[in-house]
Amino acid sequence: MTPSPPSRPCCAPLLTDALSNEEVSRLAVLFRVLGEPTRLHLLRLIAAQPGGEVCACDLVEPLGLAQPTVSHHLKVMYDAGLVERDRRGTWIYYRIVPGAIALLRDALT
Amino acid sequence: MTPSPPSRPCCAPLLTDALSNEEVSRLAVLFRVLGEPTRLHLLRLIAAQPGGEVCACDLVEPLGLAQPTVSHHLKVMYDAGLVERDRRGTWIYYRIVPGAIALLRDALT
DNA sequence: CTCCTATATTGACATGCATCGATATAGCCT
DNA sequence: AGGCTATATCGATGCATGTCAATATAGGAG
Repeated sequence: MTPSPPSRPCCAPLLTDALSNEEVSRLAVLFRVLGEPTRLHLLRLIAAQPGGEVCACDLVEPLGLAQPTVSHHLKVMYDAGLVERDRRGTWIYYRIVPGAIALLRDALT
Repeated sequence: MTPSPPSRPCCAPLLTDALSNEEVSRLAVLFRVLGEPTRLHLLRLIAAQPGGEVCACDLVEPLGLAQPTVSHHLKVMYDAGLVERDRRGTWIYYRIVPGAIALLRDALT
């Protein structure tokens, strides 16, 4: 998997530079992931942890949703490259990918 | 209804501190507006104009979509407070609302 | 090996939404 | 008035997606 364009890491500023259709699509995917209140809550819960990571088991109850639903949203965020996971025994810990948020923020410059 | 459940105080840097459910929903609405490639293209087209505004008639052809489709997306962006419009005779000019993008960028800090 | 817990996946359902053609509205011009 | 252009709205259609119960998978503990 080497979809990275040679020119830039991901995306240049959205409103100023010339972006390829793939860059626009990639940005849209990331923004759409954030375009769900449930996933925004998830992101905030993960970011809120002191160590920057949180066990998936601690995400179900605060959201008030079924476990498969939470798992689904975590997968969406994982597939989008927004979070990374780390299995430690029975539990799986999620972290926000460093720079993923900054990438979006830079696109809005 | 008490909005904020401060069970997990958590770190504030990523998506700001304690947000009410309404604030999270509002952010999600804005992100979802950007979560469509067509609307991202529209935003870039509007931002690319020298005067910062563009006639709606100049947005249909570059997108390659039907006129009602473009009008629909412009309405979505307008309802979300992302763009403002200004009728000038037969034509309607769209501008990006000042600070709308910055608001989202600040939310990602 | 057998339970138990944690997480993911599947299948189904309902809702949301992007898109279009057809039509309506609005404003200019002659 | 009538005709023309620009834009919005309506109605329909097909696809994407959020949600859940049920089930599968994975790993630890006894």
